[in-house]
Amino acid sequence: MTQPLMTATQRLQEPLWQWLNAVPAGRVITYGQLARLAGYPQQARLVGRMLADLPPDTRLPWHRVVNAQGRITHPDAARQVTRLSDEDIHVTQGRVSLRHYQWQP
DNA sequence: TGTTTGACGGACA
DNA sequence: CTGTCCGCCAAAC
Repeated sequence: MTQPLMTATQRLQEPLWQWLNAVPAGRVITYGQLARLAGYPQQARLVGRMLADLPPDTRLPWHRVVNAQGRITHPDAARQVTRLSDEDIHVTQGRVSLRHYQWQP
């Protein structure tokens, strides 16, 4: 009954939510980093898609996810920047310094 | 069924 | 630094 034919996206979900939930306040993580940690390297795009499907009232720290260049690529950048600022993460020109804020498990 | 799109990433000019 | 190209894969056309 367990479906042997699950899509990568479906199998990516569980570990993805766990790793995302592990990112502490005041730190950020990249899409590709989450994909690798979840066991699906090269699947950064799927991570983005899954985050996009999260319910608006989710408790997961989706705002701590930026791209590999530290840029904010979320559709509602303003909302994300606000949340990052609330955690004392400095955002300039739509971008954060991975050098200073990237989380390393 | 073929093509385009997207909260991406890395290599390269 | 910027822009282009290609790999990646599921959803939307």
